[in-house]
Amino acid sequence: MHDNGESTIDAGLPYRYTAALAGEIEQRWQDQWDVDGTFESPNPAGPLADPDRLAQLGEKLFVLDMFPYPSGAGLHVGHPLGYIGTDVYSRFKRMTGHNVLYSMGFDAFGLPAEQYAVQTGQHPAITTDANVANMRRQLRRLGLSHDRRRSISTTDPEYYRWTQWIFTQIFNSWYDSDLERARPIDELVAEFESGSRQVADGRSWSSLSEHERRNIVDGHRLAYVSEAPVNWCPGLGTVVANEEVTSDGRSDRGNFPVFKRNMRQWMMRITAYADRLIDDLDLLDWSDAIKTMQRNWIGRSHGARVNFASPAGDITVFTTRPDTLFGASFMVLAPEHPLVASLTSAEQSHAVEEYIRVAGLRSDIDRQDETREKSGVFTGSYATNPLTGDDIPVWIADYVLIGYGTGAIMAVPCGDQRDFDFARVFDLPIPAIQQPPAEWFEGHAIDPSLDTATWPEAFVGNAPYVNSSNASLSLNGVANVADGVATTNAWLEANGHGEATINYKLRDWLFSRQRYWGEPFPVVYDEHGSPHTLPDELLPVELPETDSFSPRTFDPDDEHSNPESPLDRLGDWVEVTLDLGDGPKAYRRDTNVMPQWAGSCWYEMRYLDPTNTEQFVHPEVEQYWMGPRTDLRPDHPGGVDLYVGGVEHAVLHLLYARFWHKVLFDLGHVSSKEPYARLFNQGYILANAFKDDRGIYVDAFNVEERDGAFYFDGEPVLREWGKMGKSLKNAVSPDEMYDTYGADTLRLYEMAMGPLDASRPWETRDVVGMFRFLQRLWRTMIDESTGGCLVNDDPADDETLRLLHRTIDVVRTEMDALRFNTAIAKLIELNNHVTKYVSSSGSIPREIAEPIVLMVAPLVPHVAEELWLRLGHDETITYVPFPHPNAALLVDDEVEMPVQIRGKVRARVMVPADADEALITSIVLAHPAVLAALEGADPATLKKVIVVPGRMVNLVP
RNA sequence: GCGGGCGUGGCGGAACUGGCAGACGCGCAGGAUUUAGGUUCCUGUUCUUCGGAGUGUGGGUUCGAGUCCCACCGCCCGCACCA
Repeated sequence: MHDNGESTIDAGLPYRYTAALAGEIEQRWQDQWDVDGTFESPNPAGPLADPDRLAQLGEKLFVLDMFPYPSGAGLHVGHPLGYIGTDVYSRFKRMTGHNVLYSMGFDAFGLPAEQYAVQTGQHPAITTDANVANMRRQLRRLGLSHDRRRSISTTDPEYYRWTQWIFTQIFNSWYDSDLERARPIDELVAEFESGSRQVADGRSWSSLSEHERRNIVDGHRLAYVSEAPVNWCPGLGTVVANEEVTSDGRSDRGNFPVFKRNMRQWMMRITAYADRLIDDLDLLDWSDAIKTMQRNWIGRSHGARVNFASPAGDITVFTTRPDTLFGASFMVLAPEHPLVASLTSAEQSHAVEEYIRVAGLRSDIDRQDETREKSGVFTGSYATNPLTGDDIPVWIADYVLIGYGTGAIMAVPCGDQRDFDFARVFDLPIPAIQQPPAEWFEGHAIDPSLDTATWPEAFVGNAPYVNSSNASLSLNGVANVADGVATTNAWLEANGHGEATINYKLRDWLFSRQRYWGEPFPVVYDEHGSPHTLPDELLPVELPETDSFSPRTFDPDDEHSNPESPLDRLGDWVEVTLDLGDGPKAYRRDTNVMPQWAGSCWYEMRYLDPTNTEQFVHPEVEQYWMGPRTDLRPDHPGGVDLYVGGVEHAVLHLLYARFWHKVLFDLGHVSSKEPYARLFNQGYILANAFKDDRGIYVDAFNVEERDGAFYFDGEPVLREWGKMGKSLKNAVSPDEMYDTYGADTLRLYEMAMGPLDASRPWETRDVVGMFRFLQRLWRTMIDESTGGCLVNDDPADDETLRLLHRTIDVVRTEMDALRFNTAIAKLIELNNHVTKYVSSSGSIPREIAEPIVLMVAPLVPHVAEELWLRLGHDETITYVPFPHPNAALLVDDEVEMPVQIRGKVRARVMVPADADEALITSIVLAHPAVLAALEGADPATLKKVIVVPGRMVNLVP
């Protein structure tokens, strides 16, 4: 272990910046900040209102970290990377005149907390509280400038009261697709009653029973109960959302198998918002990568729905290429398609049943293996191609998915590779309907021909149509797909065979979980089984106390097990008598809990007004912190000014939270239409992990390196990269860093090791570099043997002053752009210069020392506060204005210009900084070093002289 | 397969709209302090046969390319029979 110069104290330097001194300074200032409430930011209204203070501060800025989950293992040094970034930024912005809202709460409900509780036998409330307390301690020790009054936990009934309230708002709303927004459900009922809106099946509203009306209304709600295929995960004992299932058909948490099952569950009608969730991405300052992920997940595709007549009734397909209908030579249904049974002929029934049975056995990952040869079975029935009038065979095959589109396709083998492959395997006809260009044939080394038997693959793209006409429609001669699609769609609609439509991959959000540790639903069921939300005054519905919080889990592969919610067992809690307006009646509580994502769908707004007992957030407060910044740009959607977090929530939290926010916006509860205006994806801290020859991870801290190879206990081990964590046995705790160097050094190292958005490997041995920097910084201002301050009021020399102001200029720019690594490099350079100055003169001019302390303050706030104090100030450095560069000192009289000959630097010449091209040319061409470099070539006969003032000169002889 | 990103010293990484490649830090080497080691400080540190060469490879545009264009190789991420 390091001893950090403990002996240097013995050697007579009691005031050196050591880990011990750093620790003392840091904890003293952390206490002081708490006592003074240094980071408390004022609101314009509500319980935290302080209009006077607000008026003193400048423009508002809301900086947010992604809601952390309080893990039982405590933090490792990888966790706070983003937090340090937001803290440095927040502190910088306070010094540049902003009212910064910066806090942190805990997303403490959820599966891991419950699993941890089950493991330890402790109630999740107890373990969660302990974990939150430990995390608060570790974060406080980092010196994060959070407004502690605004810290929240999703598990606090005062918080989830509002989560439940928002649920009731969503439940009591419907989506008006004409107005393209959510509206209160009462307005829908009123429209039905007045007759301005018709019931879908044409019956009159007044003829319906109360129960029938109720079902119709419930079918419009944005939160609704439905019997639908869901993801059942026996290993977790709960259902999970589509977004929580990995591409290999397993659960995101725990990696258990997930099975598709029909079950009655709560759903959120996120699909109603599909278009706005895609379109409003354009308003967001997010990375293209994340936007693309959301677009892909929502999966909007434009096409047509087409009906094919069959003996079992119309088979509806979705296609993005209605223009290729003339080439549809067969149809394929998913094995699970509801019409399969009635389409199957007697002769084919055995084969079809067998195929369905085998397809059902196959796992999703198996079915998705593209390299597998196409399989399928003929049903024995034929459908009619509405354009050609031909009877075409109907097959079933597992390459058609029941969950996408209509679960049925028209197969156009000449224009779709999958259909082409299928047709080849089963020897089905492949009529050509486009004339591929000559290059396509050349590319495949075949002669141009419409005989598809010669084609190696389907042709996809723009090309003139052939064989594409009937009595009333002809595409022949049309040369591009867009025109073909438009013409065909018009024909389909005019002739009643289909219509243009938009299809989405996005499904509604499965919202209930059969667990204990989550928000209870504020819902009871009446004697008909209809759900009712509880009125506001009955919120929160508190999670009932119980010792049997453990959910029933099953053999992970037991597909036919059934979920059992822990709350189901609490009969006294479930059966309840309430007066919901019709007098006291018996109701049954909903025994599901909400998914972990519920609490994080709106938490940023509770930071704004955490103690408001009347509203989830005061409208004026929301408007102040999150309202649209139309002063910045006219289409600004509002929301958090800077949101920092990892990419892993691209289609989970970030999609759900946008959806909830839009509902709240539609209902008039918030002024912003998006929750997060700007998103910054931080990288991860990676660490070496080592595996022995059994493939088991070994303690990374006891691995020795010899000659480029690695050994554990004398045995060779293999090195690999991984995210830091307990499972890889490579986690470094921040506590170790606090003890060895102090929090300021840790902060500085994490910010200096690379750009914030890049992942980078942790190297404990590199940390010392930043510690040395702080030690040198301290030494330039504090006498290490006496503790005296070395600052004097003499003027600084010109060189140092110029370097200082160039540094200020760069550091301001870099910090504003979150490029802390380069800001730190400039500060080190400046300090290295000052160090030499101080070691020769024994003192430092105040006009140099103070700006340096101010510039490092956002990065290393504790040592900066301490130096600021020792420089004679008695106010916190937090709100002292960040230095401005003196423009006059940024320009030099003379600059060195490189002189290139044919692009290679051959000489350097000093020229006046404001010299124009002609002057530079004359100086350069007369300079002896240049003449020497020209090796006798005559300056007057140069082919080319390029002069970029202030940059370089390039000569071409 | 489709989409996106990235390849710079022994290592992490700098290099603004094309204009001095390798800032800053680690490590390493030498030196100072020290009984010694460690700590701390100072100097040096891309490679080199000392001519030069050099930003994954090959080509191109340009007076000039890490930066722009084309092809390829490698790594990472997302999606994946999405009709």
